[in-house]
Amino acid sequence: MSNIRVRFAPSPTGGLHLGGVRTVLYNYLFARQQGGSFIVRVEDTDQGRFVEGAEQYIFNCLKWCGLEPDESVLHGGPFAPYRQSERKPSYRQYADQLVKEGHAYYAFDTPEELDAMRERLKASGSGSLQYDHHIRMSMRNSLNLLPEETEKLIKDGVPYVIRIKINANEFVSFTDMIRGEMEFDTNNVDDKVLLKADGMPTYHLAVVVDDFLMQITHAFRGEEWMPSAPVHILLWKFLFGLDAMPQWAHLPLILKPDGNGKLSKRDGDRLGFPVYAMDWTDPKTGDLTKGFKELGFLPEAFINLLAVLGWNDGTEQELFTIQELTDKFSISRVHKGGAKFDYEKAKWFNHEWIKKLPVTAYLPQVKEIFAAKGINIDDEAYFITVLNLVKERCSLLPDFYEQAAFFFNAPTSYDEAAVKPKWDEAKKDFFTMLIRNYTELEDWEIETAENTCKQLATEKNIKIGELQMILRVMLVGSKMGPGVFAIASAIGQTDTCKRIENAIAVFG
RNA sequence: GCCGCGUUGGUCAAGGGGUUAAGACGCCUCCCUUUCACGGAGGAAUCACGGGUUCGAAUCCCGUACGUGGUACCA
Repeated sequence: MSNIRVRFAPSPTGGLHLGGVRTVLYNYLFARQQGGSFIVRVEDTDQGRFVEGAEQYIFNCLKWCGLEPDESVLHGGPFAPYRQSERKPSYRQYADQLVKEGHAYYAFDTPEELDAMRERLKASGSGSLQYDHHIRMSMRNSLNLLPEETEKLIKDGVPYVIRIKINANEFVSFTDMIRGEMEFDTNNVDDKVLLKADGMPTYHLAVVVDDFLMQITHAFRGEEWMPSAPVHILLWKFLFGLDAMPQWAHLPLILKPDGNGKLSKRDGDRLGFPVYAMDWTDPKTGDLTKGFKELGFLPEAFINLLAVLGWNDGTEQELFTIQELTDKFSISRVHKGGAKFDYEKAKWFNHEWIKKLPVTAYLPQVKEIFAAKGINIDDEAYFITVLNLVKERCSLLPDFYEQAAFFFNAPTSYDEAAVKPKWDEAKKDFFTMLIRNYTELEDWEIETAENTCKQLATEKNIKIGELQMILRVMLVGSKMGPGVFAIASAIGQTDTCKRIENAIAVFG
């Protein structure tokens, strides 16, 4: 194993979003390709946003996707704990070190004071509402207070935060693996809080400290993090040195299909498609949000469609196995621009994977769908032949029920509009005769069923095409499904005859 | 407002100085099948706009527009 180490750092606040899974995927592919390690670190530093069950849910999603971490809360590892709330004691010293070295300071401003400050700035027509070098000398912090005043406030238990001190008139730059050289003017960067009043680190301190402690070599994250990148770079510089810093890659966003903007759960609800990997029930409201898995997506397809949303290998290939992806993936071919999510294409991917995979790969799930509809499968071999017969007309797993239910239940109603115009005494005669002929057959293959029918048609001088359509409706109830004789062969000799008989009775 | 990032067909996208500007999804027409699907054959973009640079620009530069992200003691 190489010493390449990447990490996915979700915050357990709710369902796992498409974009999150894609970030996991890119991390995973990169790690596997480089022979490195894939770590999942839970970023639960905001106690106010903690959601019961969200963490376990995230791991369930990863498992379904087949993107198992090498190290995590669940998988353990040499850098445990992997939950930031449990690492709380380790952050403080770094914040203290920064204060001691003059790169950070104590700030005692209350939320009300901060609001007032922003109001003041807004009123004065200032272009920036940030807590930065412009205004920090007018706030209540250790830069502005006498050392003994600061000490007293701390001793008195007045709540405070530690903020990074960003110097004016400097440039911070780094190379992004996707976007190339990036440069930031520190005049536009604010004095971000590093340690909150409750003693927990903010994301900014925690990522840097943990990425260092966990020896992360490459850090992939969504592009919404780009504006705070200079803070992280500076932290690295102050704390651990730029040489130890991971390489950054800021991934493009996944956008909503209509209009613009970041794709959110709401868009899925509104437009009728899933956004989360798996079903998510909000423990507070009890609201259920449907997931890709439950709607009948195959993990292979889900991974595939996510991989090519913002990346391609430069060829025309669109269908990739996870192995092919790990072989071919390259961060440098990831797009800079966001991509709108297209549910139609997502379904196409699933359709392709349903066709591509052996039906046994998803047979258990389909079986469950049938069971839920009251059809219990006891003959698995038969089920397999049925699934193979209809797989190319199924985009989502539940489609199998619509496409194959008639293999298990004789039709109870018929598309009479299609049959009526063609139904007459001669046809009735024909099918009555057909039952007799079928009953006499010794073997029951597709060919024998077909030849017997055609032979009789020739004898009776009726066009086979018309007959086939009627036979289909007799067996299926409507004009759908695979070849008629394939159906007849599958449902069996006696059942075929019985269904024809029933239909004749209905058609009159 | 300020700062950053982005912009090739409805969507995903290849292409990065000279191409008839690939391919896929979706849509439409046709063939196959007296069903549907699969599979074929075809149809629809001059590359956001405006200036440059150049013999030549979708490709390089500068503006503008639009979009989007950030601007929290959230991640």
